[in-house]
Amino acid sequence: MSPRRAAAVRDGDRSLREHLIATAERLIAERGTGGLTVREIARAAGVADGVLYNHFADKEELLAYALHAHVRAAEAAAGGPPPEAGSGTVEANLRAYLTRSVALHAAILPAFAGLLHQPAVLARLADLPGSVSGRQVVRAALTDYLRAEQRLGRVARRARVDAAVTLLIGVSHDLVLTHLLDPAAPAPAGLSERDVSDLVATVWRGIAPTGG
Amino acid sequence: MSPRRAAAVRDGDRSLREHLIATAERLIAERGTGGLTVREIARAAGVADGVLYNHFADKEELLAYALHAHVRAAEAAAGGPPPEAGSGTVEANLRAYLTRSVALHAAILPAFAGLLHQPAVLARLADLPGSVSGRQVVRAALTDYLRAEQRLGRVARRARVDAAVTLLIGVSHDLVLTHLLDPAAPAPAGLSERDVSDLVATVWRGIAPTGG
DNA sequence: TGTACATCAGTGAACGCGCGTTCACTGATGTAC
DNA sequence: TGTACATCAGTGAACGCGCGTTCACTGATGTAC
Repeated sequence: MSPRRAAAVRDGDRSLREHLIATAERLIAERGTGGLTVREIARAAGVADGVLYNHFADKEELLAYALHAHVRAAEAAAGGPPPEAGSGTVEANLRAYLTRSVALHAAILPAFAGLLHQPAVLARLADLPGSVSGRQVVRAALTDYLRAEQRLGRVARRARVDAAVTLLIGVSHDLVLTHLLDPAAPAPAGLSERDVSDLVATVWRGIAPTGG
Repeated sequence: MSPRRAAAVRDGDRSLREHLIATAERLIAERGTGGLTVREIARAAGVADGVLYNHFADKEELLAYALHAHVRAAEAAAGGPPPEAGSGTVEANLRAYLTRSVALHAAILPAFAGLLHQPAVLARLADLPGSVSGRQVVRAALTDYLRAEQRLGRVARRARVDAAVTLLIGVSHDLVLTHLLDPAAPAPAGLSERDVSDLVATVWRGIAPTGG
């Protein structure tokens, strides 16, 4: 009861299902989901066109799993654990959060951009066990961090934490979208330390304790 | 030398070319560019499928003109002229700019989202005479405004104007994208006055003159 | 003024193509004897 | 141990569909006489 395996996975311990998800994930990372076809995925995976239907209900299900893996990988690639409240200075910590956020959005947004008018895939992604959007994770982490600093007295009690978070996350969207809409514009990865400092300094002045 | 006109424009003074652009513009405003077909446009316009090729080189050219019109209309709908430097208070003026920016992005971004992996249409749009991206217009206007206030001494000389502009424009991207990716999230139009106040107050504290 | 003809924008069926998906067939492996 | 058979994941040609685009034809209008 062990029929032949596909040539592409014959020498590994990875199932064909995992191989297909990993291949789709790589293609999504390289070029986003826009215009990605099942033939392209199959050819890149080195398997027959139709075999994916032995492992997934349809293309959308495969894409949902691949997107899930891509988001997870992007989170891991964004670096180690974010700064903890109370450590270093708040301003330096915010710079670290902003840098991480930009990197994460640069990896994730192009992948989601091709699905904006295919809500079915996004819905399937949301239904995956342990699913996360990546964006929500960043927002929640930054909000938790600033609230903790607020409790420590390192952020003004009257500061609008939600507003500050929206401003900082918005920067990531701005940079990535601008580059997507006009490839001649600077890439998000090209955000200089000077730019990060200026952005964070402006927000920091808006939420720092009075006289701090 | 006046062959028959299409039934759809027989009783108006609008050319078929203008009628097609206006129809495509309306469809883009209603549902964005994603999945929009030439048959859908022709049916909505009440003309034959093939007639658009008498007036445009191809679908992309029609879409470029329709997008151009859509951006222009969105700019017009965003309201009258923005506040001038020196009038009212800077904070109130920034609230007006932010509200306009969110409205404009809510109208424009869904239209562009469907074209992110079709750079050819975006390139054609950029080649149109008098073309504007809408986004650049908002950014330039806000930057000019803040620099003018800075010269008037109503914004700190050391304030990072470019950073403040990126923060405020980024908010629009954040709101619109979040809603596009998760229709259950609040619509950009639902941004409350309280939210606007909090966001602007945070940025304003970051760029206000010392002791102002 | 009336009639035959030329013009050409508009029409819509049809084309070629690429897509997601299906399914009759292949062949490597495990089992029966 | 050796041979015939059953299993079923993998294969890839083929299907149906919708897309952008084409082109032979239509018919309302202007012109010639």
